[in-house]
Amino acid sequence: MTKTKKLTINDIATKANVSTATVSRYLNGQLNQMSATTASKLKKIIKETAYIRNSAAVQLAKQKSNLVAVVASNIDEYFSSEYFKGVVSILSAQGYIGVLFDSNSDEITESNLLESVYNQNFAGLILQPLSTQHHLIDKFTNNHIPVVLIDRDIGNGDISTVTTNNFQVTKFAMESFLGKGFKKVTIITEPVNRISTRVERIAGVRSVFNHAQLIEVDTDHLNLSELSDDLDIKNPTHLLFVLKERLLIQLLANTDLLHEPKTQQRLTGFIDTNIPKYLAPTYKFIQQSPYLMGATAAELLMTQFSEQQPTDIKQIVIPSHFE
Amino acid sequence: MTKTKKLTINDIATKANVSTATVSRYLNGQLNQMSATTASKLKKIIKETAYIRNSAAVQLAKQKSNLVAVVASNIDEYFSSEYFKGVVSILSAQGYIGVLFDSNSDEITESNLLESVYNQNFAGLILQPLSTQHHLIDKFTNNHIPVVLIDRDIGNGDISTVTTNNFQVTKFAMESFLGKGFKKVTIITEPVNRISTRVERIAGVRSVFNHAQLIEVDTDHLNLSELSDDLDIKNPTHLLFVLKERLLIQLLANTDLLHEPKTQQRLTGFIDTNIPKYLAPTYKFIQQSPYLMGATAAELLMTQFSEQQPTDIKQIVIPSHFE
DNA sequence: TTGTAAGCGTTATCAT
DNA sequence: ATGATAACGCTTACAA
Repeated sequence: MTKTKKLTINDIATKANVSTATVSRYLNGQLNQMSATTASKLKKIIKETAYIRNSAAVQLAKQKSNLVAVVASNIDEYFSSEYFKGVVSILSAQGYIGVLFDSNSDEITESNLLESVYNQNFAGLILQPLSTQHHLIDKFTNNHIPVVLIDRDIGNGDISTVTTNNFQVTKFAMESFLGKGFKKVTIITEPVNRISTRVERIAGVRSVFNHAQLIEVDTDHLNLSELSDDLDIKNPTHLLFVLKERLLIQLLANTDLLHEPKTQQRLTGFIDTNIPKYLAPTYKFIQQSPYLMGATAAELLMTQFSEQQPTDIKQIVIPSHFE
Repeated sequence: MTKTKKLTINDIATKANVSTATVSRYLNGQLNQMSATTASKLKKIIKETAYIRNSAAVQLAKQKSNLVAVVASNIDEYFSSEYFKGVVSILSAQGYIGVLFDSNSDEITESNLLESVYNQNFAGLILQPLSTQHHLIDKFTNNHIPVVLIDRDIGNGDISTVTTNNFQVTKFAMESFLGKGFKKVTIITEPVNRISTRVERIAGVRSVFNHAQLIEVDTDHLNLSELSDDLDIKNPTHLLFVLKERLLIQLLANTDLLHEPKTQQRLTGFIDTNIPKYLAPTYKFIQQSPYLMGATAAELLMTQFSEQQPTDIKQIVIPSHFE
């Protein structure tokens, strides 16, 4: 309950009988620029007084912020929180702080959020884009704020991107089902819009089953009975391919669908958690590596911090697995 | 592609032929302290130049940060991301930024995180505590950094807290099952330790079924067959009460358990998402209101910001519902 | 190895 | 209604 008045670097300097410059050097790890005795004296005093720097002052003097904005398209998805953890793991090791924002699957919200993020002096931006509008991002890049896109591409070669092999892994899975005798595929997804991940996955399906039909639904208002005609459950050579885990779980929960044929998997898709595995332990699904994707995006961002020239743009693909 | 050199308040002042003081007043909304013409001139110039304040300088001058740390016990839980959204909804309306940290269900991590958060000059802390150690928090309160606990209590009356009615709602649910003829209850949970939510829920069960047995398991390594003796499925008057959604889903996925009796619900617990509802549409579960809890915690924090005296400590309970 | 002092961009007090 | 200017706490040449 010691009443603590805010300590400054000056107080420390006085106590140690050195100048503020020396204290500052110590705080910034320039130990080679001072005697061992000075260093240990400072170490002791700083520990005793529990002094901490005023980070606003540090940032003002150093002319750089240590805040990185991470704008997720929808935090409710486990995918988002998982790649956020990957981002943070890299950032915090370098003294940066990751700040999570949620576009909530809404382009208007995303636009407002980016505007507000821009106004808050962040050092960098990691964005899982909803809109394909380049100009939302231009503001950042024009002002030399590094940007990395994650999960989705917006067809702008000027920006570093971390995605997964949506097309390839889907194609691979489809070939496996083709080999098992499946003749027909129905893709179930939220509205495709121009979301690159969805477009690529659909292309992956159609590269094998070129007449695969597409059903767009709304996760929150899914009505299974309405769909039942399209689902065509009785046909044992008909595969359902679901692009979103929540949707997949709802279908898996329909035990008729899950257990009638018993012998053959007739339902698969992209998953984020192991909940689908609880429901169907023998099934194979497509799993991404969101944590790794986040960590990679953060690393890409860090390299851009250390560069003078805003070059070195990279497009990295983190593979997903069908298993 | 305009090459933008960082604009300062000085540049704006020069362009407008006024002093920096006037610009600063404008930026801070003191419009009554200047002529309408000056104000509109500034408005125009600021818009044209897309000038934004350097927030480090603002914070240094105003002597306050706009960052609030939100330390969740485990981001993987939907509960956490949901209350975080509630927190952010309130904070951002007041110009504060919520920063999410993850203790990852580990007390050591929590302790390190709090230390690091403390060193980063946050304006406030919203904590879902893992440890019941008061001293981790004392550092903050001693330095007049407001703290609000969420979800869990650590038995410290000096700190504002937002929790739910764990005991009451559990008791209510149990009475309902008692009325339906259940004779025996088994509680399935992760290790209780001293986590207040778990303790209270168990007490709620035992206030009705005083001999309810307790099974502590590890979510990640749940082995259903090992448990089967304890689960005692064949007994139609035996209720399973599960404290954690992920665990509940695993049990619900066991279709024998779910569908054998068909007529009567034999499994319930606390849920965070509507996935259990997909799996068992007719079942009743206990649902919390994490978003509201987060928003409430943030409001509590804000009141502490505006106070001089660190009094006005409140313990708020947001009820959960069995339905 | 250490010190001096001029910034960093904004706010807020005191004048006018 | 507006301006001049001293803080705010730290970093970093430049000196010594």
